[in-house]
Amino acid sequence: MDEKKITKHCGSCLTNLPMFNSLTDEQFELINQVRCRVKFRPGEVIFKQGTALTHVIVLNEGLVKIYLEGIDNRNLILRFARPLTIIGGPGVFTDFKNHVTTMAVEESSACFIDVKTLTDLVMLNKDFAINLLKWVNMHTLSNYEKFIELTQKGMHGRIAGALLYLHNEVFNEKNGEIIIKRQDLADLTAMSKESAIRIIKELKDENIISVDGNIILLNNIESLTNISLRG
Amino acid sequence: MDEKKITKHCGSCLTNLPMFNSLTDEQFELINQVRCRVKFRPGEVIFKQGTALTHVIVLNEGLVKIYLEGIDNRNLILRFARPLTIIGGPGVFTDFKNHVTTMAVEESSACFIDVKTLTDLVMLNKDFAINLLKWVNMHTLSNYEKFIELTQKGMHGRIAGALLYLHNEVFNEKNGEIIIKRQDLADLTAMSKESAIRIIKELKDENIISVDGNIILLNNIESLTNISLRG
DNA sequence: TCAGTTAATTGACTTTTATCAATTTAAAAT
DNA sequence: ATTTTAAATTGATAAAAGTCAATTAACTGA
Repeated sequence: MDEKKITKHCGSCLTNLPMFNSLTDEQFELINQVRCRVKFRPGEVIFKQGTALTHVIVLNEGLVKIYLEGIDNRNLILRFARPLTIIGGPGVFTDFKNHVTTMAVEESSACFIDVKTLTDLVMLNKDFAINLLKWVNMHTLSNYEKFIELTQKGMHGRIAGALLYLHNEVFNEKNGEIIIKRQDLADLTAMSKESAIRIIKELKDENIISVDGNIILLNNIESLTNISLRG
Repeated sequence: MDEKKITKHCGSCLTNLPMFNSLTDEQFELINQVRCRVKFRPGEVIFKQGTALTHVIVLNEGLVKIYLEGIDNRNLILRFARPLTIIGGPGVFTDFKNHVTTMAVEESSACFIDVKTLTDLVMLNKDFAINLLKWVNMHTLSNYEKFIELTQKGMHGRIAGALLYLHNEVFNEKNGEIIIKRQDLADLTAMSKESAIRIIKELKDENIISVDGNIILLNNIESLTNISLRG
């Protein structure tokens, strides 16, 4: 490795990350020296629930899903993540275990940063500490919304909500396409695959969405919003 | 107020809090000067979801419930809290709004600390920052368990899990009594009050628990554990 | 291209859970 | 003690959601 001199850039990765804005060149160099970039193909596990949490990643390219492995092989997808975000988990600073599984959905690449370095940065840089607290609390906010979504809405509302989430926060593409497997949609909304299929079909029959295999287009966002709100 | 000189103790409150162990006398004094103790009667709201988050509290005495106000006046209880814990919320460091409601269940008292002081302490003391991150992540861990609990277990499993939670983590009393309203039990397990009542009755009929009004005794913890695990 | 595997679909059926309405009981206030 | 109010209970019913089994379609690797 003769890139020890590279500062504030490695590919398009770390510099663009708001989280790291507060770091000095010297502090940034700490990350730069330990980081280690790896590629993953769709379906490959990046972090496995239950294993030791030794690193966090900054996702560079691709798309990953972050999910809880629950009872009887049922999964609950907490969220999808796109570049450029830090992906760690609540094991950081606590028991240093992975409490979620992170899996590549599209071909992805990520830089690994060991938690020791992350801890050092929190100790060295007050603003980074606050940013990290902010980051964690923002996720807690999302989790709170998800609690209501999953426990107080019927299946139609949950699917509508999930589609809007995917459209607005995961697949921000010009063509508006969402690409997702039925099972993932079920895991995202805590229902059976068959139920997810049936509701997708209903929405398609009502022309609220268009479906072509795993590609979904939202034709009527207003209607979906209403369904999502009604529950 | 002529208690500016009091350091490291105010009642039994702040010194006993592991979170504050890392503070220097000087830093502790910052809290001590701004804190402000208030009593609450059962049913009184301490923080109301939707309002500005200007303070966090350290609970001194009593019992509070922390819940999300969801759809159609339905609440979801996230957790109960006993002394001596900090109660804030994910609005700290983000949008500084309350995203949960905190209500006294028993007569309670709490010291208010403004978020500015809390922020100063994070900036002043690295260990306090790490402790706070740890605290927040521990709650995320609990939330993850709750996701599985609520989305992958049937009503019997949820009630059993809730009773074990109340027994082990909320009412650690020698007599083993749990005191809770049916509605709160329903709000804790995301089901209707009627369903909660029916399951409590079943458990009573099978002698797994004893019930006298709002007082519940766990007669067979092993059995409850099995029910909780089975889902 | 073809076999082999995985994902998606569908219908029938069962189970789970909520809702509604009517009482009954318990708790608080005067 | 008595009125008033809130909480708990019960049964009947409907709605929601899962399961199972059988196909069909789509995708993958020789």
